[in-house]
Order: sequence, then structure tokens, then C-alpha cells
Amino acid sequence: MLTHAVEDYLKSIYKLQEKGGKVSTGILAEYLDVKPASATGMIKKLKTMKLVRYERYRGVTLTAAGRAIALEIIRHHRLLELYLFKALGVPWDGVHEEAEKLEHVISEDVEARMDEFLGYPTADPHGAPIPDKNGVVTEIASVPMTDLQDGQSCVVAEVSDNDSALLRHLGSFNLYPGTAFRVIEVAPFEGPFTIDIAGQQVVIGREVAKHIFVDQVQDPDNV
Amino acid sequence: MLTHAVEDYLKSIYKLQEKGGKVSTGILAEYLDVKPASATGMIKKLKTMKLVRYERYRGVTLTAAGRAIALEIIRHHRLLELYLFKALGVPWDGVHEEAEKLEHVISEDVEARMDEFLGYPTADPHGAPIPDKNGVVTEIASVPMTDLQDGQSCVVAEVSDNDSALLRHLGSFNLYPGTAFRVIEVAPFEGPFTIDIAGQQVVIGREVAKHIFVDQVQDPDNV
DNA sequence: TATATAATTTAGGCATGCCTAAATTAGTTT
DNA sequence: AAACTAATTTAGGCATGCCTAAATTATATA
Repeated sequence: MLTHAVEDYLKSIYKLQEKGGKVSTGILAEYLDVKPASATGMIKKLKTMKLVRYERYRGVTLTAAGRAIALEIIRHHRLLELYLFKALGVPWDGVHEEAEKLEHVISEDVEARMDEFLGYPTADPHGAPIPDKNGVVTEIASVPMTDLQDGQSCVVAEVSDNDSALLRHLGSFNLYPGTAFRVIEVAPFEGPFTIDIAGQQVVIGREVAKHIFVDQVQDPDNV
Repeated sequence: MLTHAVEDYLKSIYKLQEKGGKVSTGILAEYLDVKPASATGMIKKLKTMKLVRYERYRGVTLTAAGRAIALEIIRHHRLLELYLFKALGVPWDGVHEEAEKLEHVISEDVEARMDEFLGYPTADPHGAPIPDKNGVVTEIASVPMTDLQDGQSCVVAEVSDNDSALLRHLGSFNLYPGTAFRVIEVAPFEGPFTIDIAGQQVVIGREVAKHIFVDQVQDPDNV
């Protein structure tokens, strides 16, 4: 059996690898809130288990076996998030933390039952894709909200899931995956975004916007 | 935070204490499938945490604080069992093992939501009482099936939850908590029980009967 | 190219929680 | 009461996974 720590490291390497290829010890350690020396130790262990490729000072990447495990854990996590949200009404800013603990202990059987209950969903409450049983992930093409221009309209595709306060903030003006909005104004000099959500005018700071990803971007009608 | 091991020890001490007062190191070790030396070590740790009373060679008992934690874990366990059974359809011979892992990581919030979903139940799928939020357990007065005599009828109150094969066996002839049956014959010399469940005649061995507890015992009408 | 800086690794430690083997204590038998 | 047996405790070890501090390596700068 794999330890929780092994699973967490693999999951983290997977996520960091997504945006940037090889993962450095330091980045990994920071992501896991652990000292770099500790990460080095675990990376070596993972290498002997053939779950990662690694050369000292050269960063780490997952092997096929490591990737398969990472995706399995991510699947657990996202299905759990959605289940907690839909079946038990856990608020969306709380599901991440909860799933973080449950993902390591849930059985394949219970997972399959939750999957069935949910109707074989493809995205979690934050819009992140749920890998299927075979580890196939269907990424949704989306762009950071920070790329948007005056007048453009779009639909929220995904938001970062790990900052509970941020999620509460977004929830307070109904900014969920699937929510459509239109950019009224982008203030100059890296300023905030003023947007229109279902008639409500809302101001979104740059730091917040970085955590929001959108798709179905359309230019203004009145051009 | 308490470790899983601490929680498991407290829970086990509670259960063993129920039937027999002071708990010896050896019994506890056997129950937890651990060597007596390991149990000694943990018991000492629990003593420094003021969760147990202990004198060497004299056995161990829970303090009020230790008992409170034990009951909280047992509540988690039994609510989880019932939730898995009712909400996700996990077969009753599988819920124990599953709950054994989940009980250590479930939050109070999620537990409260499951409790509400289930309508504040008082017994798990095996008939064991679910302690309330304040740690109050309402024991059901029941007797071992092995005490029954020819002709007596009764209702199943509770069955042991830790032997999955036994539970499948009982399930195969619908012997669940709440099921009524009548003893047709008790074979002499510690022999098996022949019983009538809803018109079906079934033979139950002594070893199995030890794990079944019944109430509402009534003597034969035709006396 | 030599040196400064930043990243990484090595070395040594600590807490958990388990183990085995040896020593001790309690309880029973003669 | 002495001796034996069974239960328990002590002593010493091991794996996991984290830590700090010191040494090393890579990389950027002068």
C-alpha cells in the first residue's frame, strides 16, 4: 500500500508538471509546505519505487506508473468534492479541505457508487476536470480572466480550489463555473476588472482574477 | 490532533471495558492485532495524555476524557456505516471495513450533515447504538441467541459487525436487526438452532448464534 | 574565468508506532 | 515457601517522514 505522503507527492508533482515540465525540488517543497531537504528524501524514495524519473539538481517528472497513481488520487479528490457538494450540501469553499483527507482512504467501490450517484460527472464544483477510471483527463480549453478586454463576455470555466476565503468571496456574487459575465471596464495600469454578472455590477481585483479561468469569450456586439 | 493509533486504542479499550471492567494489556493487544509490548508503549503514552488510568500489571481503564473521545470515534464509525449503507448502497458486510478508515478523517460538519440526512438515527446497520453528539449511548437490552429455548420467538436486536463472511451468511437468509424469528428446535449437546424466519426454515450453528443478540423474547403460545 | 548567490543535497536528529528478545512480576501449584 | 508458568514490561531496533544545519553543485555576474 502507498502511504498518504507518497500519494500527496505524486499528486503535487503531477499538478506542477502540468504547467512547466520538470519540477524542481524547491517548487515541490514549497507547494507541499515542506522543507526542500524533506522533498529530496521523498523524491529518492519515489525513484526507488519507479514512480518518478529523477537526477539530482535536475528536477523530477512522473513515470507512467506514477502518473497513473496521481490521476487516481485526483479522481478521488474531485469526485469527493462534487459528492460532498451535491449529496451533503457542503459549501463549495469547504469541499477541498474535506476531500484532501478523504481521498486517501476512500475505496474504489465507494468511489464507483458516488460516481454513479452523480451521473458520471466530468467536472468538480470548481470546474476542474475529473479523470475517468482509466486516467483519461479531458482538459477544457480556458483562458485566465486577466486576458480579457473591455466589453468581452464569457463563461466561468474553472476557479482555483485551494483558497477557501477566495471561494467564499466569489460565491458572494455568484461567480461559479457556468456563470456568464461581461467585462464592463478594465482599469488601466494593471487595475481591477469591473464586470456585469446577471445585471449586477461587481469589481474584481487583479489578484482574484488570476484565479479565474473562462471560456466562450466573445467580443462586444456593438463593434 | 490525535493520531489514528490513539483513537483506535481508545475505541478498543472502551469496547473491551464494556464487557469486563479493567482491560489487560494482552487482551487489548490481541484485539488490536498488535504485540503486547506495543500495547504497553501506547498505554503509557495515553496515560501521560490523561486519557487512561493505568498501573503496571494492573490493566487499564478510560478516564472521562478518554471515554469522550472513544465515544466520538464510535459515533463517527456507526453513522458512517449507516450512511454508506443507506445513501450509497454499500452492502452491510462491507460497511465496517470502510467506516474503519473513514472514522478518523471525517469532519464534525460532514458528520452532522450525514446525521441530518439519515434523520438522526439511533442504531447502525448491525443494530449497534449510535452515541449522540454529547456521547450519550442508549444501550438496547438484548440477550444472546444462545440463551433461547425451543419454541421461543424474538426479534434480532444486534449482530457482531466485524466478520464480513458471517454478515454475508446472515444476510443470505435475511437475518438483519428487526427481523423476527421463532426457534423450532435447539438440538441437544450444544447443538445448532433450527429457526423459522418468515416461513423459511433455517439452521444456525452455535458459533454463529453467539454473534446474534435478540430482544422481545416471547414464550410459545401453545403452552 | 573567478566569484557570488541561489538551489539542492547530505548528515544527523526527532516523534510515531510498530517489532523481537530478554528481564521482570504476578499468580498458581506443589 | 519454593518453583514454575503466564503475563507484562523493558530494552533495543526499524521504517516513515518530517526537521535543522552544513556541505555541495549549478548558475549568474563581474
